[in-house]
Amino acid sequence: MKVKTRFAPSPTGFLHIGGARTALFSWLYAKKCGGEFVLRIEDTDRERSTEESVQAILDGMSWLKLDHDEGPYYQTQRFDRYKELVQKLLDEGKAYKCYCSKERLEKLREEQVENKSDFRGYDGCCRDLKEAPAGAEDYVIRFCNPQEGDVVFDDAVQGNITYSNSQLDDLIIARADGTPTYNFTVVVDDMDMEITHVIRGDDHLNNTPRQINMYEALGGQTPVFAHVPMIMDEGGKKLSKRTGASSVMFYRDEGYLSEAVLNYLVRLGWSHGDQEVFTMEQMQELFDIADINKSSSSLNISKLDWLNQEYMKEMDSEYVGEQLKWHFDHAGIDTSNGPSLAQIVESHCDRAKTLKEMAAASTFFYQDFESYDEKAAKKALRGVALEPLQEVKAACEAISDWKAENLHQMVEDVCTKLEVGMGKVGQPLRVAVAGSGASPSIDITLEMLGKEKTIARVEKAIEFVKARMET
RNA sequence: GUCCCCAUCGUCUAGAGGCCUAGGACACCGCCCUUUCACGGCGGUAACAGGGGUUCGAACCCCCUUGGGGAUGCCA
Repeated sequence: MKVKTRFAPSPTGFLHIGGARTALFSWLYAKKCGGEFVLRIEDTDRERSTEESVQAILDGMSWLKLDHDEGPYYQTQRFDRYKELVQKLLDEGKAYKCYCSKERLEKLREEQVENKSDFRGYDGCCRDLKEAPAGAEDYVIRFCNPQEGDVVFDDAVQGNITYSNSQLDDLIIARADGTPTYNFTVVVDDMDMEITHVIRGDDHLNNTPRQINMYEALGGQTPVFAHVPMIMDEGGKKLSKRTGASSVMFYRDEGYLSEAVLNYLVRLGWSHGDQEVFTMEQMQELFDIADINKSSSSLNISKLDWLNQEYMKEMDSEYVGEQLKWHFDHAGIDTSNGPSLAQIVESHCDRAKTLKEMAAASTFFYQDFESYDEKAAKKALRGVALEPLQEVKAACEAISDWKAENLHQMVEDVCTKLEVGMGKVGQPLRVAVAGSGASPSIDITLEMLGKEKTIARVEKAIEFVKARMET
């Protein structure tokens, strides 16, 4: 049978980093098996589902390049199908109408807590009702969960799991307004869409026995279940929607390459020996559900930083440059006049962990800066720098072929002429053109900046030094 | 309360009874390289949650404790 996996988020917020990982696992497994990956939007809760969230999820998936072979399906467009199957269960006596009021249910819950009852859930009050009680109008539909025996299943990640049916109550499959609920719709959809492997967060582990009972009631075959552990924040606590790092888009905004994020995520809860860096091809080939860890893992941004830099160094600089442009554009910086983005990537990939940092560190190529980095100016743009800067300016004006090797020679010549070391010339020059003490090697920096801007900035620095000497 | 799941360096993990005086990676700390910032190279600190079993032998198997997570919704 053809392997088919799915990612089925509910559109109640952005694409969560944990969701992204289960999506990645599902996607990888489908690819590995030559199967298909389905995207399904679980929007049965109309109160909380929003159009913006659907878009946010779609955007997140496309940023990660996790493309789907089928879908996106929307559960709100499949209500007829759910109704049909609810009716079928009703007809077969596998589901029933429950007229209990919310108040009664609330009271029941309170009593169970008070009595420290071992069982918490619906008491089956309406299960054997022959007809509607007098005066009762609203009703929900509940599934007749088997009352005896155990549900045993072999989870591909968690291993053998056993639940006692006595612990499971008759869950609601259709609300008073007739709309179906999650636990029912997943089963119907996974059956209809012929999903063979359900890879999802282990917060769904508890739903699985109920769902298996419904598969049986509907005459469907259960898929393989693989419940992957949750992802915790850096402190080992549950990721809240409020922590920025829980949204996939946070990573794009902070300057991570989607490839690095994927590589980071695949190693969270999964491993292949000691290997840390994987190409997409390797991931697809090597990934296996059997190698997923059972325990939850915490986010570690500094490891992502490292991976991101590895990717910035290894990937095609034209490509990385395109991603870098997004950050310049985002910051409102025009990069049309100055070095190519690929040049920036090549000269800065050793100096930045993220694209955002890279953009910040190379903005001076495209924009004049207002002021110098205070510390760097204090150290490098002192009176002793005046003569070297003046010499450099004169030497620059005399260069006709503005190439790194000539510029390197020029700096050396100035050093020789003034009988000083590299630091005495190079560093003031660097601060003069870059505005700070950090940049690629000085010859490359000058070449990329261009003759005109270099001379203008050296002049400006000379004025700065003079002004400073007067005070 | 009850049910289910989990437990190796700070973090991600290797480890499927002897190969483990527990390996790798990130981070951290040294040293080297270096005209800046970095990169790079070399080295170092650092873990089997605790207690009982089983076994000739346990990080690996079993039980208990502790700690974490999840469920117990007319949310998904």
